[in-house]
Amino acid sequence: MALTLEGIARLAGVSRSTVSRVINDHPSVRSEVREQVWQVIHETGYQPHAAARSLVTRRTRILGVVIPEPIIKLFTDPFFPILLYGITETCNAQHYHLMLSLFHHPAEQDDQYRRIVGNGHLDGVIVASAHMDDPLPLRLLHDGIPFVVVGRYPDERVHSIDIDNFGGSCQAVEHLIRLGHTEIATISGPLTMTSGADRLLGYKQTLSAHGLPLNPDLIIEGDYTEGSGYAATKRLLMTPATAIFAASDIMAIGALKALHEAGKQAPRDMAIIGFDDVPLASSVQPALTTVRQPIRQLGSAVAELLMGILADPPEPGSAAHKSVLPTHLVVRQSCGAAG
Amino acid sequence: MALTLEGIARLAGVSRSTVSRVINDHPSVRSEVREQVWQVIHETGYQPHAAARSLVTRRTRILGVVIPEPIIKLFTDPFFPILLYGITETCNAQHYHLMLSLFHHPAEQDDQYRRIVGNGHLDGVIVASAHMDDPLPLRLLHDGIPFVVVGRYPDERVHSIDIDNFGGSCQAVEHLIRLGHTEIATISGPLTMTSGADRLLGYKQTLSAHGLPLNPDLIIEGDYTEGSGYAATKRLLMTPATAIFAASDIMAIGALKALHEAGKQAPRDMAIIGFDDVPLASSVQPALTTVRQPIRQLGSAVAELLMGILADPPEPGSAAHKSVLPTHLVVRQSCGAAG
DNA sequence: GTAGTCCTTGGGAGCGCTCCCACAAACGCA
DNA sequence: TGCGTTTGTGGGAGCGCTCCCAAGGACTAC
Repeated sequence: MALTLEGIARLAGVSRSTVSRVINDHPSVRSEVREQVWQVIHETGYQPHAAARSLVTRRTRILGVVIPEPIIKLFTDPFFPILLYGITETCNAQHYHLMLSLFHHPAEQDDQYRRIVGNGHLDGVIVASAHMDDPLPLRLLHDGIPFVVVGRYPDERVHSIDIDNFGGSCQAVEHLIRLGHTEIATISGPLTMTSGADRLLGYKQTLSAHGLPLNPDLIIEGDYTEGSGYAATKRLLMTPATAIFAASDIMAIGALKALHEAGKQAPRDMAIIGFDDVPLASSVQPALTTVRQPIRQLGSAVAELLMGILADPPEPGSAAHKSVLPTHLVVRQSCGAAG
Repeated sequence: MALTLEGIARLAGVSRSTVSRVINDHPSVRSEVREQVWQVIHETGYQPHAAARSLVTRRTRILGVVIPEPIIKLFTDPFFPILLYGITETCNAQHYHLMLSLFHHPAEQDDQYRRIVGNGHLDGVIVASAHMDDPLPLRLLHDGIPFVVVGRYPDERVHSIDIDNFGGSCQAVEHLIRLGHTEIATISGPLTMTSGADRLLGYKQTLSAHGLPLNPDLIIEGDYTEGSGYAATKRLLMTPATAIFAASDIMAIGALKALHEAGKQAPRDMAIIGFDDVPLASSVQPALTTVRQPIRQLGSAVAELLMGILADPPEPGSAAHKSVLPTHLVVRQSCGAAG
């Protein structure tokens, strides 16, 4: 491991510069020399020292993934693991490394931000946030650190990729309407999160588009946890609702439980549709109709976008990349349309 | 951001060396000078350049977490997210950073290993493996990289921390025996994983210790997935078993489903005990009796151990650290002892 | 045969930091 | 007062790499 460029150069009978050129794929090296040098590199297992290299190139090939504190509660939700899976997959392929930062305590956040971002460790950052008022993107913008947001962020300078929360919930609610329901309730996600707000908007607009009234009693804000789905459903059982669109599968599972306890069952007494298509969704009783979102692709796309920005920085004034990945309805038993 | 030591030195009216001493807490600096320098550092928001620093110190304050490929399938299991949570928490507190490596394809593994470990990016590695025959620890040992294994590894030179899989399953099986069961089945985890093997061993030894025979028909190997729990239970329903010890909650949930489909229910027709105490365990119907394992503490402990080794390397010949964190039984409805 | 060109190679400088040695000033002791 | 010792500070060297400039050789064109 104590091997340096100079050592390889000596072994190959060339100069330090030539070895450097070979490693960095510089064209002006004779092909015999190039092969000769590669051979020595392979034989010795030489790897350039990352710190020395990035001291001069100002690049580390490390991306940061920052998951802010409010979201961490949801970490047992499969969303983040799958997202990370997609991100690492793409990073590996392009020989980038990944630094994971979970912001635990808001009080430490400032200090942590500086440690992570200020010392040149990272080439760019993936912000896995979905809070509209997250201050992190603005700070990164101010510091000139390339970054990409997972989700939607209401600032035109911010690059982001989201899944189609709005479209997905439109599909879900439309499906319920098509099945003849008119009293359709929703258990929303937290409205401070863009996904929560967007899924609720899809619900509202679809009802309106079909001339159905919005009944405030049928709209209950949850927080993506099973408990909140359970509690909301207890209340909804006292309304005329015949169908529930839950903004997450986990909440839908809570709804199923409340139904069960009340001696009722889906879809006979209440149609249920969830959102996410977590692995569990297909194996609960009854299997959950839900909106599938391409989480892994989202991770890949976000990593790809960031690496693209690093490789070829967009012009200062140009518009930020904003895109949306499609979602689609997966019909199973809980809505009453299948087998 | 273009601020360097030299710049701070000029602003504070001292030399580069003095600023370096202040930052590194070297004692021989007059306290007035020290304060003066700190003030300039705070005002300017200066951060030492990580690459320059680690070029000379040969330290990066980055730990790697490596999750090998075979385990990735289980990534949606809350185990890894919670483990990562514990690890990051402890790393943050000690100003270490975390680099996450998921080994996706076995074919790339070799290449990936070199890229991650060979270039001096990492001070140490946490191997989140539980496979007995994982080659990674041996390779790290050979390359002299400090590392710690999460789980148990059958090599005396390898530092590791595990949770008490054996003791936990002893408790579970003993509980079933105490409730009067004599025909106790088990759905084990994969036997190539230490956790799978150890949990099965606890089952076997506890039965033997109580003079109960081992019936091979009552032992079915699963793979920690819900599907395998479901399939195993279908088979167990055709045996005299009156109780099932499932080596994971997810498999226990699969067992519950199979029971339900057969028109039976726990604990009346079959007592069920799981392992892990995942969040879902308390909210399924009936709530799952299970063995709780301190995953987050496991993460913290592992990070702590590795950082300790880095700060104060053990003598070459000294024994490796091997420890086990306690597990304990959480009694709920599914075993028939509560409510 | 000489000048101009391109191609390939070598070596100096320098990235921002830490470590070490040297030196000045302040102090203690005979 | 003179010596040695301690304390605090400054600056050179060098970590391993990339970048740039210069120089040698081969080649073409006049």
